Amino acid sequence: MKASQGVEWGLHLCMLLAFAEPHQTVDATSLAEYHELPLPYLRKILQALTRAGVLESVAGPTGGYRLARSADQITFLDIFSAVEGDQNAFRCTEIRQKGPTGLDQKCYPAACAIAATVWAAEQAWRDHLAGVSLFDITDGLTALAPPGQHELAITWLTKHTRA
Amino acid sequence: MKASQGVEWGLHLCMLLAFAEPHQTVDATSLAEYHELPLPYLRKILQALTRAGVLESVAGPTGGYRLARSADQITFLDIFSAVEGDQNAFRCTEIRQKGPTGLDQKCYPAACAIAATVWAAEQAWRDHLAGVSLFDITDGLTALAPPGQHELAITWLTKHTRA
DNA sequence: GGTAATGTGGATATGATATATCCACATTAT
DNA sequence: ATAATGTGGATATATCATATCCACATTACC
Ligand code: SF4
Ligand code: SF4
Repeated sequence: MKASQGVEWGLHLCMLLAFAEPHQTVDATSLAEYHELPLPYLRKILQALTRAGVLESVAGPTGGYRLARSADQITFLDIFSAVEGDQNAFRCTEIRQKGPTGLDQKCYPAACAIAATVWAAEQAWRDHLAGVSLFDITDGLTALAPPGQHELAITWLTKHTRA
Repeated sequence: MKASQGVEWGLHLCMLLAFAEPHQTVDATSLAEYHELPLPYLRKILQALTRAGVLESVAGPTGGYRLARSADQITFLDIFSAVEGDQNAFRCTEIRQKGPTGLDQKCYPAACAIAATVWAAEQAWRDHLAGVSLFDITDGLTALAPPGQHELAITWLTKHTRA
């Protein structure tokens, strides 16, 4: 089981944008350079985040991306779902209905105990991700002493944000 | 993010074997027929479960597979890890070290807060899977009235188990 | 001891999916 | 009008899951 690479990208992108001033945007080219990511594919991730309502896009010469709402209102689950979709990792193919002991389909009104257990575990995982917001992380970073990498990020932002 | 098909197979295989008497074995061909699965690939799953110590294999004409320990000692996590491996779903490629604000590698002694958060969520998922054993499921099934599909499974087992 | 039935492991083929790229078009500041 | 940007679709490539095959080891039975 593997999460797509775009999840890491999405989390970092949103973290960076969380340090920018509200309403200011950063264009895709600058974001790609910041993380040394392939621009064409990065655009796909940005579009997915926009469609999911995590980011806002602004077209035009001074356009770019910004958070769609405040950092404390964006959870890790929001970003994960935006990039990965919200399908369950465990997909049931109903093999219990196959083979010599298979019964008619109407005998299976609900998910079995096996699937219920695995899906409950996935829910526990989602609950954990939903409990952490971008603000929780940025707040933890800025509280650290001495100043770390995020200071460099903020300095970089002053040169790549637009009104 | 998708879990491999083999997880569903592995869970069902172990569930079925949990209904068999201890020490009795079921051969791979019968297991494949029971679930209508492709025999050659099913063997791979069985071998993975054996390597992981979930199943025991017996060679020879009356050989086959059986649980390596009692059903209450085999958790869903055991089966999942056996089939999927124990790598994290979220893989960090350290993109924070890249780009204009990247620092020397020795500046990153530990995982960042982003990775720590995601991995903690995965741990919550594992904890849940580790909390459910095969016995928990079979016990729940046999307690149900009226008798369900597992009765058919037990009958089938009487014809396909070996000493 | 010979034979047949079974499991094991490696190599390999196939298919699905993630990753990456490109292009025609819509939007908007200047 | 122009240029810079984001959007969406189509497509190529790489990677991995799925599926298959074969030579060999093990063991019950004759
Ligand atoms: S019995 Fe459960 S796990 Fe198996 S195929 Fe049906 S729903 Fe899925
Ligand atoms: S900052 Fe965190 S998530 Fe990003 S690459 Fe480093 S460890 Fe991974």
